[in-house]
This record gives sequence, C-alpha cells and structure tokens, in this order.
Amino acid sequence: MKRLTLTDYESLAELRHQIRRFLHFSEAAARAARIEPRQHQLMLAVKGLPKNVRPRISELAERLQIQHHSAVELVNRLAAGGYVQRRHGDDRREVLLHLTSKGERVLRELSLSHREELRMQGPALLRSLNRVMTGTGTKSSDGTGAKKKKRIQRRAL
Amino acid sequence: MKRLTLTDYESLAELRHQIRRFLHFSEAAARAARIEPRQHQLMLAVKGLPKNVRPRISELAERLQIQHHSAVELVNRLAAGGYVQRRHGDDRREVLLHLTSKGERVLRELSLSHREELRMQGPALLRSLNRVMTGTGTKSSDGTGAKKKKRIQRRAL
DNA sequence: CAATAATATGTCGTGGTACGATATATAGGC
DNA sequence: GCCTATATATCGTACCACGACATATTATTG
Repeated sequence: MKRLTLTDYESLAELRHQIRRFLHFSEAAARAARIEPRQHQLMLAVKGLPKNVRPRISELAERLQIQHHSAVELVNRLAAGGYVQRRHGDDRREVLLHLTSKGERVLRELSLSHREELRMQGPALLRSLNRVMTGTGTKSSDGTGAKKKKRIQRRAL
Repeated sequence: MKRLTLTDYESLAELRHQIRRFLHFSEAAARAARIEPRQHQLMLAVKGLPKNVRPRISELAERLQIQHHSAVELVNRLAAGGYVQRRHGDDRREVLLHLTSKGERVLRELSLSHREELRMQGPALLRSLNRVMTGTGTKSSDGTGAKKKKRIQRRAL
C-alpha cells in the first residue's frame, strides 16, 4: 500500500516515542552505573551470546549492528575501565572477549533494572508496534474515505 | 524477583539485537535519503504530533527524550537544509515548527519504507519483547538445561 | 509599574560513538 | 614461498547529546 494517512504518521511517531522512552531509561541507568550506554550494550551482547558462538569482535559488531572498528573502540574503553578482558582464540587473529567480575556485577544490576522496566513499560511498546503493523489508529479508522471521525482522548505521560 | 538466568541475559540481548536491527535499518534509510537519522526523527515527531499539541521545541524534545538544547541543534540543521521552518507562537518565546514541502516529501518516503520494514520485521521484535516480559526462553534444542518449557505464544492486542 | 522570578529558546565547549579509509597480523590455498 | 582472504586495529572526521551558561519574553509581586 502506497498511502499514508495522518494516523499512520502518528502511529510511527508514537512507536518511536516508546522506543526512545525505553532507550532513554537504559542510557540513564547505564550512566548511573558509571558506564556509557554503548559499552553496556556490548557487555550485554557478550553475556547474551549463545554458548556455541565465540565472543569475537566481529560477532559482537553484528549483534550491535555497527562496523567492526566501532566495536573495537568500545572494547578499548571497556578494557581500559576493567570491565572486559581480551584473549586470543586458536586462530590467533581472533580476539575473544570475557567479562571481568566487575563487568559481571555492573551488567547484572543493569539487567535486573531493565527487566523490571520492560515489564512495566513493555505493554505500551507492544501496543504501539501493533498499531503500526496493523494500521489500527487511536483516532479514525482509515482516513482514506474521510468518514465520520471519532475522537478518542489520547493519554499524555 | 532478583534472579537472572543465562536465558534472561540471552533474552535481553536478543531484544536489543532486534531493536538495533530496526534502528540500523532506519539510520541507513535516512542517510540514503540524504538526511541524518536524528533529524529524520524530529521531522516525524513534528508530523506525528496530535493536532491539539503545538510543535514547540520543548514538546519535541520530550517526544525524542532529549534535552531542549539538543532539539535546538537538530532544528538548526533541519532549517539550514530547508526541511523545516521556524515560526513564532502568540507567546513570542515559543518557536513553532513546520515542515517545508521538501521536508514533507522526504518524510513521506521514509515513512513508507519504515512501515514496510516494520510489517516484515515487527513480529520478530514482538516475540523478543514478549520473551523478556514473560521470562520464556528459546532454548529447547541446545541440550543444556533441557527442561520442560512451555511456549507461551502471545499475540498482544 | 519597576523589580524579580519563571519560562522558552539559544550558544559554547566537551566527550562518546559511528563511519570511511587505511594499516597490520595471521591463516589458507596453490 | 607467494598471494589472497580474514580479523582486528588506527586515524581523522562528523553527528549528536550533554552541562553550564546566556538571552528573550512573559508572569508575578510588592
């Protein structure tokens, strides 16, 4: 379908608002734990990697959807802060990452608060995503026919 | 609950991977349309604002979850590029934003491709969010910790 | 109605992060 | 051994977000 109604824009904007709300929570939580947001994300990616996958630089870059050299920079800072260690694989080109106990501790605290936050705010995020996907609006139904419009009060936060 | 299993970390990491996949798509689409990702987000926020809300700087900053002066910088760049115009409200402290036809055109194209992408990849995002919220894991063929796990297939809304 | 406080926007300097271009180290194929 | 592919690292640049501070306008108050 090649048509966009005002409601479509509102749905997309609302979804981004919900995503940003979560990300902003996450950024603030990371900084409160004395770590930069992206570095937190890399630690989580290391810890959350399936066990049969080696925690290599390029593997993590894919998980974070960044270029490998951006991952290198994150690892530099994390290693400097004592959150991760570099080791070598059998293939000595590879660098394998391991969390230090300091890294484990910080990640654990952050993961707990993130799970909590997602259980609270996740439903709103689900709703806004479903609205974008199904084209269901909070106001009028479609807009193309410009039929009678029913206004529904929108909840501010 | 104060306990985190390996599966919890994997679920959180997988959710972030899905979110990053979408955001990475969005960033690439914006750059392909010759606009910076955050500037695109601000345009969407302007267009997607409920009609009874004035498109002020601080209103948009709240929608994007950034400080007001960060929004000012985005608007500076957008205005310099001819994507938005500044106007004044009755309260002459306020700056109200309007998309130019150029801004409308770019935003429309990006919104179409975003809706398309979300219809394709949205379900994977929904699943990973539901897993974090319900504590349901994916591991069944891994062999490790192969207990009985009930898949809760939840189709929110 | 001037002084002051509150609100809205803007400026400046700094740091984190992402990128493209490029470099180095190791592995694998022939 | 030589050539190519792969994995990681370095360098310079740009975007963006922030804190601290500045300016403009409106509201309050005595």
